[in-house]
Amino acid sequence: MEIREVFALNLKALRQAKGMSQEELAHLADIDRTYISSLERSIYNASIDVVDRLANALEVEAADLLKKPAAGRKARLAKKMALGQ
Amino acid sequence: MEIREVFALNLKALRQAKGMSQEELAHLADIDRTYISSLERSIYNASIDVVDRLANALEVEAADLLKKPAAGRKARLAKKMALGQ
DNA sequence: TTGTGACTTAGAGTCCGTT
DNA sequence: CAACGGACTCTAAGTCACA
Repeated sequence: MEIREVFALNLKALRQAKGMSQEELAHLADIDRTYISSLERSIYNASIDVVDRLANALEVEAADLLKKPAAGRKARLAKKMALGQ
Repeated sequence: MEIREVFALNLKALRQAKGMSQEELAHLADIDRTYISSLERSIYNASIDVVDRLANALEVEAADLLKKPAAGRKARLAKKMALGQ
């Protein structure tokens, strides 16, 4: 799975979780409306600056937008083990 | 603190932690040595594709390279609480 | 081993639309 | 409200010579 797809999915999921339209998010992050649409369809490799601005608008960490969606029991265990390091 | 600085610091720190030279990392990630040098000096806003390639070469998650360096006891507690969600 | 300037080009990012 | 197109600008991406 390409990193841009991970980012696209996280972006769309988080935006919808906040009940925001692409246009509202675009305005908050000061990014073009059509560009956000493109990002959610994995058209472009966003720069980390854009990732950061979107993260701020969505009130999350920039790193959260690049995290691979790993849910379930196994993933939680892996997370716990990562902490133990 | 700009996101590109966070990235630059994480990149340099992780690379040195692995005992790698810029040239070695460049070869592993298939990126030019001088470009890695530029990234470590916060010259560019890297794309998430580059971040991902460097993360793979350093054997970490792409998200880890964008994490703000928050070490110490307080940070670990915060991490634990984040897990509790 | 790394920093830096000069350079080219591919693609990120913007702005106008229509469907 | 979102997908999608064309045309544009600017910067990241990538290479090289040299300190």
